[in-house]
Amino acid sequence: MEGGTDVVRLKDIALACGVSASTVSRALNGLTGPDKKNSAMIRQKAKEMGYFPNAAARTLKTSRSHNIGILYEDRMDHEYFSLLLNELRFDAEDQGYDLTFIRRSTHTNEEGTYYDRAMRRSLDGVIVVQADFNAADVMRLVAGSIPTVVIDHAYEGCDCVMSDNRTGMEALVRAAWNLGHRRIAYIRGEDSIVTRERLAGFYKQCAELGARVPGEYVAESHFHDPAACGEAINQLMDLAEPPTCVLCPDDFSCLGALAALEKRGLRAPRDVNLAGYDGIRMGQMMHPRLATVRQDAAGVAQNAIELLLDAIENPETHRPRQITVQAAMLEGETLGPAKQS
Amino acid sequence: MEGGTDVVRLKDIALACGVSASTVSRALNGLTGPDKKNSAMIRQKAKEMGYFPNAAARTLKTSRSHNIGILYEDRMDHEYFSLLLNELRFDAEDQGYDLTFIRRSTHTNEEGTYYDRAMRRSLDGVIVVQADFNAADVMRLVAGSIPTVVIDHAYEGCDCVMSDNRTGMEALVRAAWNLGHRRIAYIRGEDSIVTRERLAGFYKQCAELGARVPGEYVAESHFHDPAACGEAINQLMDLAEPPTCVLCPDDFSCLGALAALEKRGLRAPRDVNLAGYDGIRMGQMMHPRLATVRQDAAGVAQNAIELLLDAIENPETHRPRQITVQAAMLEGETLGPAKQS
DNA sequence: GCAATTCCTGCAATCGTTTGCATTTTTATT
DNA sequence: AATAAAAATGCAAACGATTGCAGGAATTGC
Repeated sequence: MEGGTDVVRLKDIALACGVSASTVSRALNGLTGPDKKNSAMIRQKAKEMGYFPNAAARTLKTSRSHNIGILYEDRMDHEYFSLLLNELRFDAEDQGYDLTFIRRSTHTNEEGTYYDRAMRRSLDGVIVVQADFNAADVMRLVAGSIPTVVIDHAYEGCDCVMSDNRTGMEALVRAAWNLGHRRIAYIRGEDSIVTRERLAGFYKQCAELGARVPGEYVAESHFHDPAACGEAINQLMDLAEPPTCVLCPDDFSCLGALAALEKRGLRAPRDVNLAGYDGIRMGQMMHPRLATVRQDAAGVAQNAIELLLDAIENPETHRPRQITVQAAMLEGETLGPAKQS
Repeated sequence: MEGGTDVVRLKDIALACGVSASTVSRALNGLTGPDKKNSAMIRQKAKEMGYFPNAAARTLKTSRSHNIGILYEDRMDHEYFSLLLNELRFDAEDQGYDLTFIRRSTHTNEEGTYYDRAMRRSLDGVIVVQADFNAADVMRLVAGSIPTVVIDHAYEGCDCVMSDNRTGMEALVRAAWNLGHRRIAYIRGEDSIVTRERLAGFYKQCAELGARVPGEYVAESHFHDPAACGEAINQLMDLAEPPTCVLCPDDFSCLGALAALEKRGLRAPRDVNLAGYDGIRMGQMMHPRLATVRQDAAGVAQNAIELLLDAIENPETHRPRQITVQAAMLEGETLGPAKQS
């Protein structure tokens, strides 16, 4: 019943076809083609016998693994990243590459840096999805000889793909303003390029519209930390002149803000208006529906893979690029017209 | 500045130490030890020179890759699976294994079956996280010579880890009953072992408690499909004797049910009571808080990795096992006391 | 101090491919 | 039909590790 458990090697086909292993190799790889009909015969035979080239041997010889490394340090408990990873995987697989996680650092750094680990596995390229961008380990990787694309961070002279955080944020501010809000606050995530871009967009749009932004209206918090966001919004609401609209670091945190408000008897959008960021599905299903900016995970992933494959396959002509992917604002019930005050 | 971009090979160390490559190999792998101080010297030198063994060469020779394959056919847009993957990854990495996704099937099946792909990459083992368990491709993989652990499905004679869906479901039914509910309905997901287990738990517990279950009280829907779940609950509520408590396929779907109810002016738990399944964080943050069963993703992952590693490292003594991991019911506001009717 | 034993080490083959070079076969040219 | 050119093939050497086997050094026992 079992279809022969032993693996078929190149030389098995060679034997079966009465030619040498090199001929089989050439026929299969179709470079300097052996004679058409012979080549077809060999291919046919290989298929029949269920031959698949041994990846390790091929990698050893060619130093190409058709394997892309993913650097992702944290646990991935976040819908945006989860989507991103999916898209990366599907896109990479469509192009004939597999995805392997780069083992994260351990206390005893016996295994060397990320770069060492990537080299050891002969990874053709690496996508840095989430990491401590200032760590020496990560910078070594980016500086190394393996093609690398970084997502949502910008290194000088390195391929990067970012979601357009600046204009996303501007859209939120504009939407709030158009709904009559004049006291708009922003709870920012921890420092990062993403946060800075959003902050820049926030200030810029406020300035253009002439919205006054007291220092206390920009609060510090963390990404994906509902409790912290809840605290932050509490402080905002305790101000002498509390904001009428609060922009949260992300959708998930925004739920923490909602919960905190509820605890003090406040509701959105009745008492205060809210917006998140990311566009997670849950936010669009709840009531009130979350106003937010949907990040285009598929677009980011697609660009990242495109860049990386170009860097891998055309190392001569490839020039590092920094690509920005548009995000779209989603209106929602949490952000409604400002009440007259 | 760059620390020498060329890779260090075994023979470079051999050269630097004035010994042969085989001696270096033995010193580093520490099997049949070369003389202590020599060995220490070699190790020291290897570290200095930044040596890391080439995975492809080692794999080719030993046919061990220290790489575990993940079979995951769908997009992973579901918190439970996302958690599971995280945990699998961390556990595997802690044991010195990397995780690689097995490329999914394409229309043109040029690349052979999953089994072929796993063989080609010399994967040491495979974890089937999510797949069409009845597909020939998957069954071939499980039947093949690569150690395999399947999650949330049971194959005869294969290592499996399942969340305890039966008792989880029983707990929900019991909770509802204890709150006074007598008309309990269940919206089931598509057919699978998971669904069957839950269904069995549902019927069993209802029977034990003496709750009557009209045929229409078990509705069909799909996992993670809020719209479908919304439709299903609409039909339930249209019954002459609508249920007072509805158990949904999962938390995410349950939100669809909530939305559908809202559309007809009904609220939980005021008008009808609801419970989900999974224990996603979002469900615990919303209002009303979701009653549900939290699946122990970490526990499932840990058991899966343990089983797999045993199968890999002790192929002689390993015997396939089927492990069930307990799940814990979480009370929530969507499931409250039954009103007098 | 010599033989027997143990321990260390190096040689060389091997894993399954790819690929430069040399050789043979085929095709084209006159 | 003889020769030149082109095409197809095979040989053998890599790629970078591991490992059986055998020779050499060190250790032990008497």
